[in-house]
Amino acid sequence: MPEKDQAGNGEAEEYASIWQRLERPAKPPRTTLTHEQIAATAVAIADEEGLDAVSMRRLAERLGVATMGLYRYVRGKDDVIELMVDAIYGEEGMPETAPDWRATLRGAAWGLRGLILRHPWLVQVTASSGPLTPNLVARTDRLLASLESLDLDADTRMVVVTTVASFVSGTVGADVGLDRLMRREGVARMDDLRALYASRMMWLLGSGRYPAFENYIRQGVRKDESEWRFELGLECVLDGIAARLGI
Amino acid sequence: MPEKDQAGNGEAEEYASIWQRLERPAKPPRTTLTHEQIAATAVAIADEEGLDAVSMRRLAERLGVATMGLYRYVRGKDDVIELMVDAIYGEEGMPETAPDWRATLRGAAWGLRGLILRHPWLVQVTASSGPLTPNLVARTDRLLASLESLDLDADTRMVVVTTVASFVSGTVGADVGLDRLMRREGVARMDDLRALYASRMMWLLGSGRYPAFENYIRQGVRKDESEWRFELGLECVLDGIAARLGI
DNA sequence: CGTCATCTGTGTACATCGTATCCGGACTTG
DNA sequence: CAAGTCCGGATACGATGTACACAGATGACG
Repeated sequence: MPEKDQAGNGEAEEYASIWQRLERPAKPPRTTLTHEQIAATAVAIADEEGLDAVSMRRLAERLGVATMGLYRYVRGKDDVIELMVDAIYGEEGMPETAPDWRATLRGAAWGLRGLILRHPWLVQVTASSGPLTPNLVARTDRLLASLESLDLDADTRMVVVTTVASFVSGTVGADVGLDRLMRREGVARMDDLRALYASRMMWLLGSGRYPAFENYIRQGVRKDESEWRFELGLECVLDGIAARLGI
Repeated sequence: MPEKDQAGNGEAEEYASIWQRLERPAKPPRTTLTHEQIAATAVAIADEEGLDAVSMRRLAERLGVATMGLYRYVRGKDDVIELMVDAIYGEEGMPETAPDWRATLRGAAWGLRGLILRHPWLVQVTASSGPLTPNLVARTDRLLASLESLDLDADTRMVVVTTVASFVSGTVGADVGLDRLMRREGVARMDDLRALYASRMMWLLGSGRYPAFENYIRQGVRKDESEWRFELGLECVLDGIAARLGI
Protein backbone atom coordinates (compact mmCIF):
# COMPACT_ATOMS: atom_id res chain seq x y z
CA MET A 1 0.00 0.00 0.00
CA PRO A 2 2.29 2.76 -1.19
CA GLU A 3 -0.39 5.40 -1.09
CA LYS A 4 -0.55 5.77 2.64
CA ASP A 5 3.06 5.79 3.76
CA GLN A 6 5.03 8.87 4.64
CA ALA A 7 2.44 11.42 3.63
CA GLY A 8 -0.29 13.54 5.02
CA ASN A 9 2.06 15.89 6.77
CA GLY A 10 1.09 19.53 6.68
CA GLU A 11 4.21 20.37 4.74
CA ALA A 12 2.57 18.89 1.69
CA GLU A 13 0.17 21.81 1.75
CA GLU A 14 2.82 23.96 0.14
CA TYR A 15 3.20 21.64 -2.81
CA ALA A 16 -0.49 21.00 -3.31
CA SER A 17 -1.83 20.95 -6.85
CA ILE A 18 -4.18 23.62 -8.08
CA TRP A 19 -7.12 21.32 -7.70
CA GLN A 20 -6.39 20.81 -4.08
CA ARG A 21 -5.87 24.47 -3.43
CA LEU A 22 -9.07 25.67 -4.99
CA GLU A 23 -11.29 23.27 -3.13
CA ARG A 24 -10.49 24.47 0.33
CA PRO A 25 -13.90 25.95 1.05
CA ALA A 26 -12.88 28.17 3.93
CA LYS A 27 -11.57 31.71 3.44
CA PRO A 28 -14.47 33.75 2.13
CA PRO A 29 -13.49 34.34 -1.48
CA ARG A 30 -14.45 37.92 -2.15
CA THR A 31 -13.00 37.54 -5.58
CA THR A 32 -13.78 39.13 -8.89
CA LEU A 33 -12.38 36.25 -10.92
CA THR A 34 -13.12 32.57 -10.93
CA HIS A 35 -10.98 29.73 -12.14
CA GLU A 36 -13.74 28.81 -14.54
CA GLN A 37 -13.54 32.24 -16.12
CA ILE A 38 -9.79 32.02 -16.44
CA ALA A 39 -9.97 28.58 -17.99
CA ALA A 40 -12.79 29.46 -20.36
CA THR A 41 -11.10 32.64 -21.55
CA ALA A 42 -7.77 30.93 -22.07
CA VAL A 43 -9.50 28.17 -24.02
CA ALA A 44 -11.26 30.75 -26.16
CA ILE A 45 -8.01 32.47 -27.01
CA ALA A 46 -6.31 29.19 -27.84
CA ASP A 47 -9.22 28.09 -30.00
CA GLU A 48 -9.27 31.33 -31.91
CA GLU A 49 -5.60 32.16 -32.33
CA GLY A 50 -3.63 29.14 -31.27
CA LEU A 51 -1.85 28.19 -28.10
CA ASP A 52 0.98 30.65 -28.63
CA ALA A 53 -1.49 33.50 -28.36
CA VAL A 54 -2.28 32.49 -24.79
CA SER A 55 0.07 34.73 -22.86
CA MET A 56 -0.48 35.97 -19.36
CA ARG A 57 -0.79 39.51 -20.65
CA ARG A 58 -3.37 38.73 -23.32
CA LEU A 59 -5.30 36.55 -20.95
CA ALA A 60 -5.39 39.23 -18.28
CA GLU A 61 -6.31 41.91 -20.78
CA ARG A 62 -9.22 39.88 -22.05
CA LEU A 63 -10.37 39.30 -18.50
CA GLY A 64 -10.19 43.02 -17.73
CA VAL A 65 -7.57 42.50 -15.09
CA ALA A 66 -3.95 43.48 -14.62
CA THR A 67 -1.44 40.90 -15.72
CA MET A 68 -0.20 40.04 -12.29
CA GLY A 69 -3.69 39.76 -10.98
CA LEU A 70 -3.84 36.32 -12.50
CA TYR A 71 -1.14 35.15 -10.16
CA ARG A 72 -3.55 35.40 -7.28
CA TYR A 73 -5.49 32.53 -8.77
CA VAL A 74 -2.75 30.62 -10.45
CA ARG A 75 0.80 29.74 -9.59
CA GLY A 76 2.10 30.27 -13.10
CA LYS A 77 1.35 29.59 -16.70
CA ASP A 78 1.54 25.85 -16.19
CA ASP A 79 -1.44 26.10 -13.91
CA VAL A 80 -3.36 27.97 -16.57
CA ILE A 81 -2.67 25.21 -19.03
CA GLU A 82 -3.74 22.59 -16.57
CA LEU A 83 -6.97 24.49 -16.02
CA MET A 84 -7.49 24.68 -19.77
CA VAL A 85 -7.02 20.96 -20.23
CA ASP A 86 -9.40 20.13 -17.46
CA ALA A 87 -11.95 22.61 -18.75
CA ILE A 88 -12.25 21.05 -22.16
CA TYR A 89 -12.25 17.53 -20.78
CA GLY A 90 -15.25 18.58 -18.78
CA GLU A 91 -17.05 20.48 -21.49
CA GLU A 92 -19.00 17.57 -22.82
CA GLY A 93 -20.51 14.96 -20.59
CA MET A 94 -18.63 11.89 -19.59
CA PRO A 95 -18.45 9.09 -22.14
CA GLU A 96 -21.72 7.29 -21.90
CA THR A 97 -21.60 3.72 -20.81
CA ALA A 98 -22.97 1.52 -23.54
CA PRO A 99 -24.11 -2.03 -22.83
CA ASP A 100 -20.97 -3.65 -24.18
CA TRP A 101 -17.41 -2.56 -23.60
CA ARG A 102 -16.67 -2.26 -27.27
CA ALA A 103 -19.36 0.28 -27.96
CA THR A 104 -18.29 2.23 -24.90
CA LEU A 105 -14.67 2.41 -25.99
CA ARG A 106 -15.67 3.23 -29.54
CA GLY A 107 -17.87 6.07 -28.38
CA ALA A 108 -15.17 7.42 -26.12
CA ALA A 109 -12.63 7.25 -28.93
CA TRP A 110 -14.81 9.17 -31.35
CA GLY A 111 -15.63 11.63 -28.59
CA LEU A 112 -11.98 12.22 -27.85
CA ARG A 113 -11.31 12.67 -31.53
CA GLY A 114 -13.94 15.37 -31.73
CA LEU A 115 -12.59 17.02 -28.63
CA ILE A 116 -9.09 17.23 -30.06
CA LEU A 117 -10.32 18.50 -33.40
CA ARG A 118 -12.29 21.20 -31.65
CA HIS A 119 -9.27 22.17 -29.54
CA PRO A 120 -6.25 21.31 -31.63
CA TRP A 121 -3.83 22.89 -29.18
CA LEU A 122 -4.48 19.96 -26.87
CA VAL A 123 -1.87 17.88 -28.63
CA GLN A 124 0.83 20.47 -27.97
CA VAL A 125 0.02 20.47 -24.31
CA THR A 126 -0.90 16.95 -23.46
CA ALA A 127 2.71 16.09 -22.80
CA SER A 128 3.40 18.91 -20.38
CA SER A 129 0.41 18.79 -18.08
CA GLY A 130 0.09 16.36 -15.25
CA PRO A 131 -2.14 13.37 -15.80
CA LEU A 132 -4.23 14.04 -12.76
CA THR A 133 -6.75 16.70 -13.65
CA PRO A 134 -10.13 15.85 -12.16
CA ASN A 135 -12.11 15.61 -15.37
CA LEU A 136 -9.46 13.44 -16.96
CA VAL A 137 -9.46 11.10 -13.99
CA ALA A 138 -13.24 11.04 -14.20
CA ARG A 139 -13.18 10.01 -17.84
CA THR A 140 -10.62 7.32 -17.17
CA ASP A 141 -12.73 6.14 -14.29
CA ARG A 142 -15.79 5.74 -16.47
CA LEU A 143 -13.89 3.72 -19.04
CA LEU A 144 -12.29 1.53 -16.41
CA ALA A 145 -15.71 0.96 -14.92
CA SER A 146 -17.06 -0.18 -18.25
CA LEU A 147 -14.51 -2.99 -18.23
CA GLU A 148 -15.08 -4.17 -14.70
CA SER A 149 -17.58 -6.86 -15.57
CA LEU A 150 -15.00 -8.52 -17.79
CA ASP A 151 -12.54 -11.08 -16.60
CA LEU A 152 -9.48 -8.85 -16.65
CA ASP A 153 -7.12 -7.80 -13.91
CA ALA A 154 -6.70 -4.17 -13.01
CA ASP A 155 -3.43 -3.71 -14.89
CA THR A 156 -4.83 -5.14 -18.08
CA ARG A 157 -7.91 -2.94 -17.86
CA MET A 158 -5.71 0.12 -17.69
CA VAL A 159 -3.67 -1.04 -20.64
CA VAL A 160 -6.85 -1.37 -22.68
CA VAL A 161 -7.92 2.15 -21.88
CA THR A 162 -4.52 3.71 -22.52
CA THR A 163 -4.03 1.75 -25.71
CA VAL A 164 -7.21 3.13 -27.20
CA ALA A 165 -6.45 6.62 -25.94
CA SER A 166 -2.94 6.47 -27.34
CA PHE A 167 -4.17 5.43 -30.72
CA VAL A 168 -6.64 8.28 -30.78
CA SER A 169 -4.28 11.01 -29.67
CA GLY A 170 -1.57 9.83 -32.03
CA THR A 171 -3.78 9.54 -35.07
CA VAL A 172 -5.70 12.73 -34.52
CA GLY A 173 -2.47 14.46 -33.61
CA ALA A 174 -1.18 13.80 -37.09
CA ASP A 175 -4.32 15.26 -38.64
CA VAL A 176 -4.05 18.28 -36.44
CA GLY A 177 -0.45 18.73 -37.46
CA LEU A 178 -1.58 18.89 -41.07
CA ASP A 179 -4.26 21.41 -40.19
CA ARG A 180 -1.73 23.59 -38.45
CA LEU A 181 0.56 23.36 -41.45
CA MET A 182 -2.29 24.46 -43.70
CA ARG A 183 -3.10 27.37 -41.47
CA ARG A 184 0.55 28.40 -41.32
CA GLU A 185 0.81 28.32 -45.09
CA GLY A 186 -2.47 30.11 -45.42
CA VAL A 187 -4.29 27.57 -47.53
CA ALA A 188 -7.80 26.38 -46.91
CA ARG A 189 -8.25 23.15 -48.81
CA MET A 190 -6.13 20.08 -48.75
CA ASP A 191 -5.60 20.16 -52.49
CA ASP A 192 -4.13 23.63 -52.24
CA LEU A 193 -1.63 22.41 -49.70
CA ARG A 194 -0.68 19.59 -51.99
CA ALA A 195 -0.17 22.02 -54.83
CA LEU A 196 2.02 24.19 -52.64
CA TYR A 197 4.06 21.23 -51.50
CA ALA A 198 4.16 19.57 -54.87
CA SER A 199 7.62 20.84 -55.62
CA ARG A 200 9.26 19.58 -52.48
CA MET A 201 7.32 16.35 -52.71
CA MET A 202 8.56 15.84 -56.23
CA TRP A 203 12.06 16.58 -55.06
CA LEU A 204 11.78 14.15 -52.20
CA LEU A 205 10.31 11.35 -54.23
CA GLY A 206 12.04 12.06 -57.49
CA SER A 207 15.21 10.63 -56.11
CA GLY A 208 13.65 7.21 -56.24
CA ARG A 209 14.89 6.52 -52.75
CA TYR A 210 11.43 5.92 -51.36
CA PRO A 211 9.59 3.64 -53.76
CA ALA A 212 7.01 2.37 -51.31
CA PHE A 213 6.17 5.85 -50.12
CA GLU A 214 5.89 6.93 -53.72
CA ASN A 215 3.47 4.10 -54.33
CA TYR A 216 1.24 5.41 -51.60
CA ILE A 217 1.34 8.94 -52.97
CA ARG A 218 0.31 7.64 -56.37
CA GLN A 219 -2.12 4.89 -55.46
CA GLY A 220 -3.69 6.16 -52.27
CA VAL A 221 -7.10 7.60 -52.99
CA ARG A 222 -8.34 8.26 -49.44
CA LYS A 223 -5.61 10.61 -48.26
CA ASP A 224 -8.19 13.18 -47.28
CA GLU A 225 -10.71 10.88 -45.64
CA SER A 226 -9.40 11.12 -42.14
CA GLU A 227 -12.58 9.66 -40.70
CA TRP A 228 -12.18 6.55 -42.80
CA ARG A 229 -8.61 6.13 -41.66
CA PHE A 230 -9.58 6.72 -38.07
CA GLU A 231 -12.37 4.21 -38.19
CA LEU A 232 -10.26 1.50 -39.76
CA GLY A 233 -7.45 1.99 -37.29
CA LEU A 234 -9.81 2.10 -34.34
CA GLU A 235 -11.61 -1.09 -35.33
CA CYS A 236 -8.24 -2.78 -35.70
CA VAL A 237 -7.31 -1.77 -32.19
CA LEU A 238 -10.64 -2.91 -30.78
CA ASP A 239 -10.43 -6.19 -32.67
CA GLY A 240 -6.99 -6.73 -31.25
CA ILE A 241 -8.13 -6.13 -27.70
CA ALA A 242 -10.97 -8.56 -28.15
CA ALA A 243 -8.76 -11.16 -29.77
CA ARG A 244 -5.85 -11.09 -27.39
CA LEU A 245 -7.83 -10.79 -24.21
CA GLY A 246 -10.46 -13.27 -25.25
CA ILE A 247 -13.52 -11.11 -24.81
CA MET B 1 -2.12 13.09 -60.37
CA PRO B 2 -2.18 16.07 -58.06
CA GLU B 3 1.56 16.11 -57.59
CA LYS B 4 2.45 17.53 -60.95
CA ASP B 5 -0.06 20.30 -61.59
CA GLN B 6 0.64 23.97 -61.13
CA ALA B 7 4.10 23.57 -59.67
CA GLY B 8 7.72 23.56 -60.62
CA ASN B 9 7.82 27.28 -61.19
CA GLY B 10 10.92 29.03 -60.01
CA GLU B 11 8.95 31.01 -57.49
CA ALA B 12 8.67 27.90 -55.37
CA GLU B 13 12.39 28.18 -54.74
CA GLU B 14 11.68 30.88 -52.20
CA TYR B 15 9.40 28.63 -50.19
CA ALA B 16 11.53 25.53 -50.43
CA SER B 17 11.95 23.42 -47.33
CA ILE B 18 15.23 23.27 -45.54
CA TRP B 19 15.94 19.87 -47.01
CA GLN B 20 15.61 21.20 -50.49
CA ARG B 21 17.78 24.17 -49.78
CA LEU B 22 20.70 22.29 -48.30
CA GLU B 23 20.95 19.82 -51.11
CA ARG B 24 21.78 22.31 -53.79
CA PRO B 25 25.34 21.16 -54.37
CA ALA B 26 26.61 24.27 -56.11
CA LYS B 27 27.97 27.27 -54.24
CA PRO B 28 31.25 26.15 -52.67
CA PRO B 29 30.38 26.14 -49.00
CA ARG B 30 33.41 27.67 -47.36
CA THR B 31 31.58 27.36 -44.15
CA THR B 32 32.71 26.72 -40.65
CA LEU B 33 29.42 25.16 -39.66
CA THR B 34 27.48 22.24 -41.03
CA HIS B 35 23.85 21.39 -40.60
CA GLU B 36 24.90 18.13 -39.02
CA GLN B 37 26.83 20.00 -36.36
CA ILE B 38 23.92 22.28 -35.67
CA ALA B 39 21.52 19.37 -35.40
CA ALA B 40 23.83 17.28 -33.25
CA THR B 41 24.55 20.13 -30.86
CA ALA B 42 20.90 21.06 -30.53
CA VAL B 43 20.05 17.43 -29.84
CA ALA B 44 22.76 17.27 -27.20
CA ILE B 45 21.42 20.33 -25.42
CA ALA B 46 17.88 18.99 -25.51
CA ASP B 47 18.95 15.60 -24.23
CA GLU B 48 20.90 17.10 -21.36
CA GLU B 49 18.72 19.97 -20.24
CA GLY B 50 15.41 19.64 -21.99
CA LEU B 51 13.91 21.24 -25.04
CA ASP B 52 13.41 24.60 -23.37
CA ALA B 53 17.16 24.93 -22.99
CA VAL B 54 17.56 24.91 -26.76
CA SER B 55 17.62 28.60 -27.55
CA MET B 56 19.34 30.18 -30.47
CA ARG B 57 21.76 31.91 -28.14
CA ARG B 58 22.73 28.81 -26.22
CA LEU B 59 23.02 26.81 -29.39
CA ALA B 60 25.26 29.40 -30.99
CA GLU B 61 27.37 29.75 -27.87
CA ARG B 62 27.94 26.03 -27.70
CA LEU B 63 28.92 26.04 -31.36
CA GLY B 64 31.38 28.86 -30.79
CA VAL B 65 29.49 31.17 -33.09
CA ALA B 66 27.56 34.39 -32.74
CA THR B 67 23.85 34.01 -32.29
CA MET B 68 22.85 35.42 -35.62
CA GLY B 69 25.42 33.34 -37.40
CA LEU B 70 23.02 30.44 -37.18
CA TYR B 71 20.58 32.23 -39.41
CA ARG B 72 22.92 31.74 -42.34
CA TYR B 73 22.20 28.04 -42.13
CA VAL B 74 18.68 28.04 -40.84
CA ARG B 75 15.63 30.12 -41.49
CA GLY B 76 14.55 30.19 -37.87
CA LYS B 77 14.10 28.07 -34.84
CA ASP B 78 11.54 25.88 -36.54
CA ASP B 79 14.22 24.79 -38.96
CA VAL B 80 16.49 23.88 -36.08
CA ILE B 81 13.78 21.70 -34.61
CA GLU B 82 13.15 20.04 -37.94
CA LEU B 83 16.87 19.32 -38.22
CA MET B 84 16.84 17.86 -34.72
CA VAL B 85 13.95 15.56 -35.47
CA ASP B 86 15.52 14.32 -38.64
CA ALA B 87 18.85 13.84 -36.95
CA ILE B 88 17.55 11.47 -34.32
CA TYR B 89 15.38 9.59 -36.77
CA GLY B 90 18.55 8.93 -38.68
CA GLU B 91 20.77 8.10 -35.75
CA GLU B 92 20.03 4.42 -35.72
CA GLY B 93 19.69 2.44 -38.89
CA MET B 94 16.41 1.96 -40.59
CA PRO B 95 14.05 -0.60 -39.11
CA GLU B 96 15.29 -3.93 -40.36
CA THR B 97 12.94 -5.85 -42.56
CA ALA B 98 12.09 -9.13 -40.92
CA PRO B 99 10.64 -12.01 -42.92
CA ASP B 100 7.08 -11.40 -41.78
CA TRP B 101 5.29 -8.11 -41.48
CA ARG B 102 4.46 -8.66 -37.86
CA ALA B 103 8.04 -9.00 -36.74
CA THR B 104 8.97 -5.96 -38.80
CA LEU B 105 6.30 -3.79 -37.24
CA ARG B 106 7.10 -5.10 -33.79
CA GLY B 107 10.77 -4.28 -34.22
CA ALA B 108 10.00 -0.82 -35.53
CA ALA B 109 7.65 -0.18 -32.63
CA TRP B 110 10.21 -1.17 -30.01
CA GLY B 111 12.82 0.83 -31.87
CA LEU B 112 10.66 3.92 -31.90
CA ARG B 113 9.98 3.43 -28.22
CA GLY B 114 13.69 3.40 -27.48
CA LEU B 115 14.21 6.45 -29.65
CA ILE B 116 11.62 8.46 -27.79
CA LEU B 117 12.91 7.35 -24.41
CA ARG B 118 16.40 8.41 -25.41
CA HIS B 119 15.14 11.78 -26.66
CA PRO B 120 12.07 12.54 -24.60
CA TRP B 121 11.68 16.03 -26.04
CA LEU B 122 10.50 14.41 -29.25
CA VAL B 123 6.96 14.19 -27.94
CA GLN B 124 6.83 17.95 -27.36
CA VAL B 125 7.91 18.60 -30.89
CA THR B 126 6.33 15.94 -32.96
CA ALA B 127 3.22 18.00 -33.39
CA SER B 128 4.92 21.13 -34.63
CA SER B 129 7.34 19.80 -37.21
CA GLY B 130 6.33 18.94 -40.71
CA PRO B 131 5.89 15.26 -41.46
CA LEU B 132 8.27 15.30 -44.36
CA THR B 133 11.77 15.08 -42.98
CA PRO B 134 13.88 12.74 -45.10
CA ASN B 135 14.72 10.20 -42.44
CA LEU B 136 11.11 10.01 -41.32
CA VAL B 137 9.95 9.44 -44.86
CA ALA B 138 12.63 6.80 -45.19
CA ARG B 139 11.39 4.96 -42.12
CA THR B 140 7.82 5.11 -43.31
CA ASP B 141 8.97 3.87 -46.68
CA ARG B 142 10.63 0.81 -45.18
CA LEU B 143 7.54 -0.09 -43.20
CA LEU B 144 5.25 0.40 -46.16
CA ALA B 145 7.57 -1.78 -48.20
CA SER B 146 7.34 -4.56 -45.64
CA LEU B 147 3.59 -4.69 -46.25
CA GLU B 148 3.69 -4.69 -50.02
CA SER B 149 3.60 -8.43 -50.44
CA LEU B 150 0.30 -8.55 -48.57
CA ASP B 151 -3.04 -8.19 -50.21
CA LEU B 152 -3.79 -4.68 -49.01
CA ASP B 153 -4.45 -1.49 -50.90
CA ALA B 154 -2.18 1.50 -50.48
CA ASP B 155 -4.52 3.37 -48.14
CA THR B 156 -4.87 0.42 -45.82
CA ARG B 157 -1.13 -0.11 -45.70
CA MET B 158 -0.66 3.45 -44.56
CA VAL B 159 -3.33 3.07 -41.91
CA VAL B 160 -1.51 0.04 -40.55
CA VAL B 161 1.74 1.93 -40.27
CA THR B 162 0.23 5.03 -38.70
CA THR B 163 -1.87 3.00 -36.31
CA VAL B 164 1.17 1.29 -34.88
CA ALA B 165 3.14 4.53 -34.78
CA SER B 166 0.27 6.32 -33.08
CA PHE B 167 0.02 3.67 -30.42
CA VAL B 168 3.73 3.89 -29.75
CA SER B 169 3.98 7.65 -29.56
CA GLY B 170 0.91 7.90 -27.39
CA THR B 171 1.91 5.22 -24.94
CA VAL B 172 5.54 6.25 -24.66
CA GLY B 173 4.45 9.87 -24.50
CA ALA B 174 2.61 9.13 -21.29
CA ASP B 175 5.67 7.47 -19.80
CA VAL B 176 7.79 10.40 -20.82
CA GLY B 177 5.33 12.77 -19.21
CA LEU B 178 5.80 10.91 -15.96
CA ASP B 179 9.55 11.09 -16.31
CA ARG B 180 9.40 14.80 -16.87
CA LEU B 181 7.18 15.19 -13.84
CA MET B 182 9.70 13.26 -11.77
CA ARG B 183 12.55 15.39 -13.01
CA ARG B 184 10.61 18.56 -12.30
CA GLU B 185 9.86 17.42 -8.77
CA GLY B 186 13.43 16.30 -8.34
CA VAL B 187 12.76 12.71 -7.43
CA ALA B 188 14.60 9.76 -8.88
CA ARG B 189 12.51 6.69 -8.24
CA MET B 190 8.90 6.09 -9.02
CA ASP B 191 8.07 5.26 -5.41
CA ASP B 192 9.38 8.63 -4.31
CA LEU B 193 7.07 10.35 -6.74
CA ARG B 194 4.17 8.35 -5.41
CA ALA B 195 5.07 9.35 -1.89
CA LEU B 196 5.20 12.98 -2.92
CA TYR B 197 1.89 12.77 -4.70
CA ALA B 198 0.25 10.60 -2.09
CA SER B 199 -1.52 13.52 -0.50
CA ARG B 200 -3.14 14.85 -3.63
CA MET B 201 -3.94 11.33 -4.74
CA MET B 202 -5.65 10.64 -1.46
CA TRP B 203 -7.54 13.86 -1.81
CA LEU B 204 -8.60 13.03 -5.33
CA LEU B 205 -9.68 9.51 -4.55
CA GLY B 206 -10.87 10.06 -1.02
CA SER B 207 -13.98 11.69 -2.38
CA GLY B 208 -15.18 8.34 -3.60
CA ARG B 209 -16.08 9.87 -6.93
CA TYR B 210 -13.78 7.60 -8.90
CA PRO B 211 -14.29 4.05 -7.67
CA ALA B 212 -12.92 2.29 -10.72
CA PHE B 213 -9.81 4.45 -10.79
CA GLU B 214 -9.37 3.78 -7.11
CA ASN B 215 -9.59 0.08 -7.79
CA TYR B 216 -6.72 0.36 -10.20
CA ILE B 217 -4.60 2.31 -7.76
CA ARG B 218 -5.17 -0.36 -5.16
CA GLN B 219 -5.11 -3.51 -7.23
CA GLY B 220 -2.69 -2.67 -10.01
CA VAL B 221 0.67 -4.23 -9.31
CA ARG B 222 2.48 -3.45 -12.55
CA LYS B 223 2.22 0.32 -12.52
CA ASP B 224 5.96 0.64 -12.94
CA GLU B 225 6.47 -2.03 -15.58
CA SER B 226 6.12 0.17 -18.58
CA GLU B 227 7.66 -2.45 -20.84
CA TRP B 228 5.02 -4.95 -19.84
CA ARG B 229 2.27 -2.45 -20.56
CA PHE B 230 3.85 -1.52 -23.86
CA GLU B 231 4.19 -5.10 -24.96
CA LEU B 232 0.62 -6.01 -24.11
CA GLY B 233 -0.76 -2.98 -25.88
CA LEU B 234 1.42 -3.52 -28.91
CA GLU B 235 0.45 -7.14 -29.28
CA CYS B 236 -3.18 -6.15 -29.04
CA VAL B 237 -2.71 -3.68 -31.86
CA LEU B 238 -0.86 -6.22 -33.99
CA ASP B 239 -3.47 -8.87 -33.29
CA GLY B 240 -6.14 -6.45 -34.35
CA ILE B 241 -4.43 -5.64 -37.61
CA ALA B 242 -4.05 -9.31 -38.38
CA ALA B 243 -7.63 -10.08 -37.43
CA ARG B 244 -9.40 -7.28 -39.25
CA LEU B 245 -7.31 -7.35 -42.38
CA GLY B 246 -7.20 -11.13 -42.59
CA ILE B 247 -3.45 -11.57 -42.69
C1' DC C 1 -18.16 52.12 15.94
C1' DG C 2 -13.19 52.49 15.23
C1' DT C 3 -8.73 49.95 14.46
C1' DC C 4 -5.98 46.77 12.56
C1' DA C 5 -4.61 42.83 9.98
C1' DT C 6 -5.27 40.55 5.80
C1' DC C 7 -6.15 39.80 1.20
C1' DT C 8 -6.86 41.74 -3.66
C1' DG C 9 -5.43 43.88 -7.74
C1' DT C 10 -1.81 47.10 -9.94
C1' DG C 11 2.49 48.87 -11.63
C1' DT C 12 7.22 48.52 -12.33
C1' DA C 13 11.30 45.93 -13.38
C1' DC C 14 14.28 42.20 -15.07
C1' DA C 15 16.06 38.37 -17.54
C1' DT C 16 15.42 35.88 -21.61
C1' DC C 17 13.55 34.76 -25.86
C1' DG C 18 13.36 34.95 -31.41
C1' DT C 19 14.93 37.60 -34.99
C1' DA C 20 15.49 42.12 -38.30
C1' DT C 21 19.01 44.95 -39.72
C1' DC C 22 23.46 46.73 -40.67
C1' DC C 23 28.69 46.13 -41.16
C1' DG C 24 33.38 44.70 -41.51
C1' DG C 25 36.36 41.51 -43.26
C1' DA C 26 37.75 37.10 -45.49
C1' DC C 27 37.25 34.32 -49.13
C1' DT C 28 36.47 32.83 -54.20
C1' DT C 29 36.66 34.30 -58.79
C1' DG C 30 38.20 37.12 -62.78
C1' DC D 1 45.99 41.83 -58.07
C1' DA D 2 40.97 43.68 -58.23
C1' DA D 3 36.28 42.93 -57.41
C1' DG D 4 32.45 41.00 -55.65
C1' DT D 5 30.24 37.67 -52.67
C1' DC D 6 28.94 35.92 -48.50
C1' DC D 7 30.14 34.49 -43.63
C1' DG D 8 30.04 35.81 -38.93
C1' DG D 9 29.28 39.66 -35.41
C1' DA D 10 27.14 43.36 -32.92
C1' DT D 11 23.29 45.93 -31.79
C1' DA D 12 18.41 46.63 -31.22
C1' DC D 13 13.37 45.69 -30.73
C1' DG D 14 9.27 43.68 -29.21
C1' DA D 15 7.32 40.06 -26.49
C1' DT D 16 7.36 36.74 -23.00
C1' DG D 17 7.00 34.78 -17.79
C1' DT D 18 7.19 36.33 -13.35
C1' DA D 19 9.45 38.47 -8.83
C1' DC D 20 8.59 42.31 -5.98
C1' DA D 21 6.64 46.21 -3.58
C1' DC D 22 2.65 48.93 -2.91
C1' DA D 23 -2.30 50.84 -2.68
C1' DG D 24 -6.87 49.99 -1.59
C1' DA D 25 -10.78 47.40 0.23
C1' DT D 26 -12.65 44.10 3.29
C1' DG D 27 -13.35 41.39 7.29
C1' DA D 28 -12.72 40.47 12.35
C1' DC D 29 -12.28 42.27 16.92
C1' DG D 30 -11.94 45.59 20.63
